[in-house]
Amino acid sequence: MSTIDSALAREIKQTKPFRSVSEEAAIGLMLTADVIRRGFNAAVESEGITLPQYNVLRILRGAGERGLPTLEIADRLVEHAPGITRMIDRLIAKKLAARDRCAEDRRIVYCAITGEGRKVIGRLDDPMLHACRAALVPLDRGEQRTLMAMLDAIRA
Amino acid sequence: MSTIDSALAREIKQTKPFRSVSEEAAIGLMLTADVIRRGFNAAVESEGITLPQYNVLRILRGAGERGLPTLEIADRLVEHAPGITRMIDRLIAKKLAARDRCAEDRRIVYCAITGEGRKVIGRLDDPMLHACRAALVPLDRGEQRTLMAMLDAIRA
DNA sequence: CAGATGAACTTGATATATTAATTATTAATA
DNA sequence: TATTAATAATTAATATATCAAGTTCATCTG
Repeated sequence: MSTIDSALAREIKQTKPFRSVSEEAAIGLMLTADVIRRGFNAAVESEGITLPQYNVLRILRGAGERGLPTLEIADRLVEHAPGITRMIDRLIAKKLAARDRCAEDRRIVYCAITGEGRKVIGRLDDPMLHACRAALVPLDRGEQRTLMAMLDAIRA
Repeated sequence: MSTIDSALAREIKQTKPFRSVSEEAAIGLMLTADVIRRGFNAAVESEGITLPQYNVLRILRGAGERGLPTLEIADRLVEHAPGITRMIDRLIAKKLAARDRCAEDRRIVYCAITGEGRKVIGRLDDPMLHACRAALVPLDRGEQRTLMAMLDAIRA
C-alpha cells in the first residue's frame, strides 16, 4: 500500500514519498492534463493560433450568426472577462472574429466568428480529434468511460 | 453508447455532441485538473505566494543545503528555464529564496530556499494535503488507485 | 593556446490568468 | 425626475508560459 516508490514519484524526482494516495492522484491529474494540453497546442499552432484562442473560436462557431456577448463567452470557458476581451482583440487583429455593439442595450458587445475564422478551426477539427485519440490510446474504450465517470465525480 | 448528452457536454454548454469518448475524456481531464488547481491556489494564497512559486519552494526544500542549479529546477518542474529565472527573482524579492553563483563553474547559479521560505511552505503542508483529500473525496481508495494507474498509462 | 562549440543562464517580446479599479449604460427608487 | 444601484465591458497591474536571441563561461580542437 505504500506510495514510496511510485512511477510518479520517480517521474518528478521527488525525494520524499507522497503522504497519501490522494496527493499522488491529484498531482498525477495535473501532470497528465499538461501532457494533453501540449498535444493540443502542437495541433493548433499549425494554424497560427493558441489553444485558448481555439477554444474561443469553437464556442463562437457553436453560437448563432450574431455571436455571443463577451461575458457569455467567459462563462462558457469558466474564465474571467478581462482575458476574453483581450483574446477577442487578438482574434480581431487576425480577422478571425468581429465585434458588434448591441443597439438595444449599448452595454453589450456581441462577438462573432468570421468566415475566415470558421475556415481556420474547420481545418483543425480532425487534428484535434486525432490528438485526443492519440493521448488516450493507452486506455481501451471501457477504461476511458471509467476514467470519465471518475473525473465527473471529482468535479461534481 | 452515445456521448450526446453527457454531464460534461451540459457542463460546458456544448451545442454539438462529442465526436468520441476520447475527446470527452481528454477535455474532462483538463477541466478536472483546473478544478484541483483552483483548490491548490486557494490553499497557498493564505501565505501570499502562487502555486508555481509553491512548487519551486517545495523542490528547493527537497534539495540539499546548497540548493539546485536553475536548470535542474526547470527540469523537475517540466518547465522552461526563462520562467524559473524570473520566478526565483520574485522569491528572492520576498526573501524566500537566495542565489549563489558556483565558484568552480561560474556559469552555474545555485538557488536555495531560505529559513523564511521553509517556514512558509511548512505552514502549507497540511492545507495542501487537505486540498488533495478534499478534491478526491468522491473516490474511494481503490478507485483512486485505478485513476492513478490510468493517468500513469496516459503519460507513459 | 586561439577560436569554435556547447552549456547555463538571462533578457526581450507576446500571450494568457487573475484581481482590482474604471467607464458606460441601464434599471431601480426615493 | 434626480440619484443610486446594478450590468457589461474594458483598463491596469502582477505573475506566468513560451519562443527567440544574447551573454558568460568552460571545454574541446587543431
